[in-house]
Amino acid sequence: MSAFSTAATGGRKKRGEGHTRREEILQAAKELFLEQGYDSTTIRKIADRVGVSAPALYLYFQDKEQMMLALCDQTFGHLIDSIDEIEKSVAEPRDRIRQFGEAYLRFGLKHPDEYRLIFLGSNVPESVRKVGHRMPTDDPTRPGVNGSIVFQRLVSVLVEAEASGLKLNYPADTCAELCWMGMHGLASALILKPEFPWSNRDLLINGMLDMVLKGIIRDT
Amino acid sequence: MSAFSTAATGGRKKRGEGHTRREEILQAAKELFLEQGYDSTTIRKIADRVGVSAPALYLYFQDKEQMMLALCDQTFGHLIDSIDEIEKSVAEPRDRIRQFGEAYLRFGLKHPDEYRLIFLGSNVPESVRKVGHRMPTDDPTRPGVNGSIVFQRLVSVLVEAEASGLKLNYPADTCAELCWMGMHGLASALILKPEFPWSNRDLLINGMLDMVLKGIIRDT
DNA sequence: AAGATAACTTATCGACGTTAAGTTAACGGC
DNA sequence: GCCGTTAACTTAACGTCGATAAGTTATCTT
Repeated sequence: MSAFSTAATGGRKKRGEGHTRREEILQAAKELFLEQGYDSTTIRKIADRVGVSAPALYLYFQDKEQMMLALCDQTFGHLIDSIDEIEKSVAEPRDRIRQFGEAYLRFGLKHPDEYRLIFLGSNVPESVRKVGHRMPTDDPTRPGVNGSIVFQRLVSVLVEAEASGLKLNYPADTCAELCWMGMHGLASALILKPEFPWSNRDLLINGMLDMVLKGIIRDT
Repeated sequence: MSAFSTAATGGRKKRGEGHTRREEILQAAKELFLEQGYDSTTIRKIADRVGVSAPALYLYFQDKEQMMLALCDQTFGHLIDSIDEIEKSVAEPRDRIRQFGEAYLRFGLKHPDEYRLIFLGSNVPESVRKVGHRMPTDDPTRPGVNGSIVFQRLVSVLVEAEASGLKLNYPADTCAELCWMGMHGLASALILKPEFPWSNRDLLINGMLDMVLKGIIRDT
């Protein structure tokens, strides 16, 4: 009697249904990565949870790293969704920028383990850690590019804000970089050290958002 | 004929000179960690470079992790030194804070690999990644506490600045946290992605310093 | 019924961190 | 000068890891 999981379905798949096995593997891998981290999640543990032998995973993934990359893309897809929502519903440039930062932070706080795995590199290979800030020129067909799309969106928001009359202290791309650096610093600190005696969590969040906006938007 | 290194010294140590072997191991481990990262640096590679067998390392270190922690403390010692220098030579509060941030950044850019290993967790165990932001209450006698001392110093600088009349937007500890978050965001971005088409490196550095100071120091 | 082949398993590889147990060489005391 | 003690090592081995090779089973097509 093996471990229960939403991923396990029992016996051998019928022909042409291998893709469902692939999804089961991803589900089990995600559970284990979040429960135990990257290193402790072994190929054999994933296989056990799915209910197949370890080498069976290599029918669906090139290696362990590709499983992680697939999960990263999946998770970042959710962040991109909430960004879309903001762009639709918020028009005022300042609010957009602030809510964009808030969405990024909310995403991090809502998925702390994924964020840790992706941005804080909990023992993941270098290629996985780069998913969150991949170069724009990278091949968009390979897995792990959703992370860079998020940054591109921030640049777009700032460019549009500038076009609609907002004065920035620096070029839009510089401002986007400064904004991301600040929000990432905040998110990583709160996530990595939830037990740290932070002075005041809400004060930090609003302080950082104020700091970023003050830093990139010209005083009027 | 084994690989050359500043660490290798040839034959067996005389009695009572085991501590020199310990330093050779640290030197070799540092070289290899920086050249190849944590995971790729195996016990056997370190031992080869030193010129001893792999188990010999366990005479001087409990495990691989303790080697890394010892190196972290050593490296952070250098940052603490430069902080001391600033506190001695710079009196004006604003300058002190700015130079403190600059020193942190300079440290990161000068030792990008150490910074990566310590703060960006290049596959190091969790305990090592925590060295850079360990809780103040942790046992100060165990290895890996130098990192937290740096943060304590920043708080002190801000408290003294406040005492000497500077007005802060938030309590000193909150300001210290915001400052660290910003500088860490900057450092990690520049270090982790040196090949990224950053808009302008100097602009980013000065932009972040301005942003942080504007964010924590009340307008006059 | 008979291939063809998707979906698997068993066996195995080399490398890893680490431990156990044995060996060698340098020293103080006689 | 030899001797016991013990610091400073070595060789051998264990269990686990990610990954591969080669063989097996079951489902589908014809």
